[in-house]
Amino acid sequence: MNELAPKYNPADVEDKWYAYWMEHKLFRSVPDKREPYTIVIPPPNVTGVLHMGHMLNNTIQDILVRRARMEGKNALWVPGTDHASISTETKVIAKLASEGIKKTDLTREQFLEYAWEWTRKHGGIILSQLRKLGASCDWERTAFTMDEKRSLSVTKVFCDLFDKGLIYRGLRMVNWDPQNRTAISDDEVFFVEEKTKLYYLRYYLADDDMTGETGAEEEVVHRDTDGRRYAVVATTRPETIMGDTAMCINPKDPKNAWLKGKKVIVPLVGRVVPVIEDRYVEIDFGTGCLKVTPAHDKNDYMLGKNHNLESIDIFNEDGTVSEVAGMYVGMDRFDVRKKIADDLVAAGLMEKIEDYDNKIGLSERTKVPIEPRLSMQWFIDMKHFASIALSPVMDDIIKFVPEKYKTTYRIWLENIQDWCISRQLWWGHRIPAYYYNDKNGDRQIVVAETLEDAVKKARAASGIDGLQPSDLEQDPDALDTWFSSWLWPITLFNGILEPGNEEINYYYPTATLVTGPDIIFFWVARMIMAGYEYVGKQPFDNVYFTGIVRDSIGRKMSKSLGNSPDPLDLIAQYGADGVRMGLMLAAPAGNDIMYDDKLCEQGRNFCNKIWNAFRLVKGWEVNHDIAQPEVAATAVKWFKARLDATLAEVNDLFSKFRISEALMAVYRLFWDEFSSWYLEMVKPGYQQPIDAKTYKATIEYFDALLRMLHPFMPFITEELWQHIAERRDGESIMYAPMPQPGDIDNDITAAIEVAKEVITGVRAVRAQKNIAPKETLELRIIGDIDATAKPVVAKLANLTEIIANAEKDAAAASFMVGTTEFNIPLAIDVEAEIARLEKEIAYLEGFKASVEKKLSNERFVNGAPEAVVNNERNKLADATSKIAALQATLAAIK
RNA sequence: GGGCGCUUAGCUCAGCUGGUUCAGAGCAUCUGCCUUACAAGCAGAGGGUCGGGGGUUCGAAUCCCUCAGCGCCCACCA
Repeated sequence: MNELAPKYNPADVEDKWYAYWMEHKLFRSVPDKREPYTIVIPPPNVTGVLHMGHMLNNTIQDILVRRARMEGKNALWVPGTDHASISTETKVIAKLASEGIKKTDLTREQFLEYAWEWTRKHGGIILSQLRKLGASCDWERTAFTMDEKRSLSVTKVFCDLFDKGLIYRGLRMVNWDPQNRTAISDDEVFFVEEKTKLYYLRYYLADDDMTGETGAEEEVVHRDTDGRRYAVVATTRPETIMGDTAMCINPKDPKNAWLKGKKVIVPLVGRVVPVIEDRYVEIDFGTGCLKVTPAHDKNDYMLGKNHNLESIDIFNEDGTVSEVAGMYVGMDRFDVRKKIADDLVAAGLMEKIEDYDNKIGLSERTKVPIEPRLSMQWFIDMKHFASIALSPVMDDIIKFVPEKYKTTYRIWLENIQDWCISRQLWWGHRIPAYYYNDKNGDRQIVVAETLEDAVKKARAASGIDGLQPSDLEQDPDALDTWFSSWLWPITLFNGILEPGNEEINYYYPTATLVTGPDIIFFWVARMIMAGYEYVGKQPFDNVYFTGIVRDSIGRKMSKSLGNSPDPLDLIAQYGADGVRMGLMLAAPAGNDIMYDDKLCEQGRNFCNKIWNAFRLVKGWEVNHDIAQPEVAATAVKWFKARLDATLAEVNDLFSKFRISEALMAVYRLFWDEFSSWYLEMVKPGYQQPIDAKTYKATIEYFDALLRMLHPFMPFITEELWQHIAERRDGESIMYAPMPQPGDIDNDITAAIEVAKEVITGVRAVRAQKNIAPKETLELRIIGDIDATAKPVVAKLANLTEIIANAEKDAAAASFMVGTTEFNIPLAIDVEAEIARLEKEIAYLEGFKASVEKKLSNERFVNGAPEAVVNNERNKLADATSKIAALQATLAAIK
């Protein structure tokens, strides 16, 4: 009867429409008179591949952008990728290693050539995958954090901040990743629980005169069999003893008071170190004695500074023991731990070893335990930035969704640490700092955007006019990846190199940032800082935090668990629209989503429902000569009310970023109200034509529904829209205005709600009595219902006749809607009917009793608002009349 | 150790400025239907004392306290 397949086949349409959209540049945006709506993509790693997290994140962005576009805004979604310094460099090193090439054998230039080659080869895969999802990005604007504009911007900002005194270079305790041989920021360290050992080491007293305790009772003095005294230190890291330069006790610790002012001997090493006192030491932890290794522990470093201790760095960059240590040289730090423990035991210097649950810091990227290490690094002074970034979020100039992340954000800013921005890597933006020797041969530093500028600055500063470029040496370090990311919303519109240009003025601030809460500090907070510093305005008005995509039993999706489906496989299986819908069904903002293929199945099923509803409507033959049936006129009027109500609801939900609920509202409108009720109401008899008026209304409704669905399901809606709308080449549903709600007709809604209940009542009777839907019935109303509802009831319940104000027939099947009783003349099972009625009456009696109790409570009647009390009175009246009706029926049957 | 959040039907969640959206939605389940749009469907049905306990109130899923369990973030107990 018509040429459309009985099932929707996404593969037939998706690529076709994406190509059409591209061909007509429908995602393209340039500044114009319209209100802008801008989203910048959180740039995925350039060499990454699409995972479920990206799917969720980008589906949300696409929904927002497409909706804005249909609301008449100039919608722009800017795509791009991130160079991902550490991650990419790690991958390239691994690739080279597999070819037998070591990074250390290459020059910087050679290595970068390999890295670029790798980037060109794998770069952009993820962007092409996004097209499969239907992402409506303006691809002409595709950016890369290391392309020319972005790189020049990074350099300019570095120089600017340096000149402002907000960037400094200093010797600090940093988190050292011995595998990648680079410093990383505090935020790139994560902690894991590990079962380790707590080693108790003997530190003998130096120059022991075997006397001299203070004599206090609480004092704990250890003596060996020879009577020599020693202190016991508990440590998890015996391998660092070569770096010990003190032992520390709490000045208020009575049990160790005898150690005050003494010197102790570092076990095995033999170094004599002082006992210092500091309140930092916990009296009750271990023995209350702490070994101090200023070069390899943050706190010890702090102690060292306060007590002027020597700092001995005993490790090399790769975590092996250095020459300085004098022992175990060249061994790996963890091998040394085992070895040194054995040696301590052998030397009789190990008091005991206990099991211990320790938290150790790992590098986020390499998963290798970080080594606190003193080194020269570049930092940004964050106090300044924290002060400008807090209030916009707290005052909702930048709105966080969900709001709970405001607290997280505030606490982080209030405890902010300076940001270590230098990385000992090659892949990234090289730090624009240059070193040269001044007249005295002292090392000096200049920071400049170019080598030429650096030479000029160096000449001016040093007074050496003959200084040549070759006399300057650029800092070898690269910048933290996030140093380019934090400028992303600005650099995409060239707002650093060309402040105040047309694009930055038009598109910035962007509308909404969609990202995960895991990078709230790395990225979101820092973009806010950079936004205010460089544009003077917030980078975005809203931040929508997505959840983490988990599997159906709540585990994080990961490669190693193998529980992460390939998004492209899913698209092939369920269609892009089906997958998009599946993800959105379970994705309230900020909640993790429990992903299950069933969700995509539901999405696919919905596509099929839409498809088939369309097939039905498309198959109708229109006859302009027949009048519109009463039932159809009612249906048209009623659905308008439902549509208006849902449009209003969806608008409200979107304003609160409750996107999954908005989708569910449209889903129900389409499936329940439109397909199950409206289409059944207006559907002509088999092979009968439909009147023109109803047909026109139906097409209009279908059009409205497709528009409502388009942001969620772009492909199927575009495919069907071509059949519904008169479309010229180059036009698209994506520019069709989103329908807006009109005044909602509540009367018709109420009338049809009653009709639906009556129809359901009749159908239930059919189900109970095994009466086929085809078989016609007669309905008698003991009373009456709204006249507009009757034709609807007659058609959908397949009735020959509806008789109002009928006599109650005890022998008929009956049901109630509200307080009205309905009879269907049928032979009934008397026993079962009596039982049913009695059960119903018993329930109502109970209900009535509870309401009566409430109403007889004076404090309720006096205390509660009148409306509430009246409502209770109505409930009582309803229950009373229902009971009366049921009892009359019961009596008649008996 | 500190902070934030969660616990409502088998599952995923909404409702939480107390009372007509008050116990809801989708999925799943059960029963009957291959009824010419759709079995990836149609029609009907069942299912929760809103984590436990206590309090405030005429009235609590909703407010307060407390306990239990779960999750996340931050933190320098070696």
